[in-house]
Amino acid sequence: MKVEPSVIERRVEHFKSKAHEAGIKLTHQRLEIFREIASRLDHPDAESIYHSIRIRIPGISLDTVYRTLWILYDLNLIATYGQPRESVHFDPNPAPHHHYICVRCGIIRDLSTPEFDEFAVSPAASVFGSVLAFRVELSGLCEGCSRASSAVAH
Amino acid sequence: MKVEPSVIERRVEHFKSKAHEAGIKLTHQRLEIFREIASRLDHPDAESIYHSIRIRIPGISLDTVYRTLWILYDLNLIATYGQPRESVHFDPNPAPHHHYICVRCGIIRDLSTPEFDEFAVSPAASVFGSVLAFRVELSGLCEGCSRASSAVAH
DNA sequence: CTACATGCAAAGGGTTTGCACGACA
DNA sequence: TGTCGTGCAAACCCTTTGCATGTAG
Repeated sequence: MKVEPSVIERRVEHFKSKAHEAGIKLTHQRLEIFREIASRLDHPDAESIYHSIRIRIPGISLDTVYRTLWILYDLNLIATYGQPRESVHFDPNPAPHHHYICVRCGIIRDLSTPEFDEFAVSPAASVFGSVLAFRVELSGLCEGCSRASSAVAH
Repeated sequence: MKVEPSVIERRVEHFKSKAHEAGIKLTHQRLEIFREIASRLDHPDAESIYHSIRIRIPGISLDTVYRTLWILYDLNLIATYGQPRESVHFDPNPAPHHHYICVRCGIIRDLSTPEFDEFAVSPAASVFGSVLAFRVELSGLCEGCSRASSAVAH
């Protein structure tokens, strides 16, 4: 299972036009970093991309990889899985459950919604392997932050 | 919305018996750290707990908070939200979608399961505020790792 | 009394930044 | 040619660890 070369090239062309639009220079490094992530089905971290790129551009530095990935993120060409520099949060409840997170204040609250659990056995899920756990994470503006916003609006 | 004092005390007693069982010493610091996390509905990080505890135990150090939290985790008294020291993973697909993660090798793959979309309109979800986005994360043993395990078994 | 827990400070690992040099447009 | 990007090294932040002292059992 690999990404089709034609798909990769289409993505690269998309990057080129987006970069042009944004006034971002198309350096050799940026093109290779984009080509690398566009051709992968896993979700690599910066270090993994760095090692792959080094084969083609031996002198490249890790910080250029980071800088480029955040540029691609800002251009909405890639997404992130996991937040940068986030500390571990501890949950008083050790039983499996789901969460609600406020996009503004970051508060995390427990969600007890048993109806989610029936989706754990979804056949689509087992494409890649066995399913041992299942987490749903909802995000939005919490009531407190929502009130704060509307107060400002007055 | 707060945790009932009786619930907190029941949890503290549970901790005491678990600690005794495990041969873990019940220090003042450990009891206060446990009481703090047991009485909270949010999911604090170590620093947040540290600041609350310092009011009661001014001389406590942050590393004791960390060490205690991981002990509580090992005793299955608390859980974590987010993994410790995990690096950011970059996702070539910027559109909202879901993920499958292998618990052994850590590979992350995209899941396209439209049936998950009804979670967004679940009434249980809006208890805390508006729902703007949601993520489903399935985890298990991927096919590759599963094959590797059964090979060892022969 | 003795093993284990604590506090301190320093190290670790992933990520970011300041600066001078280098290269795209 | 001028501005922006790169590589290098050092800084940063959260977290962990080594070590001497303190304390629960």
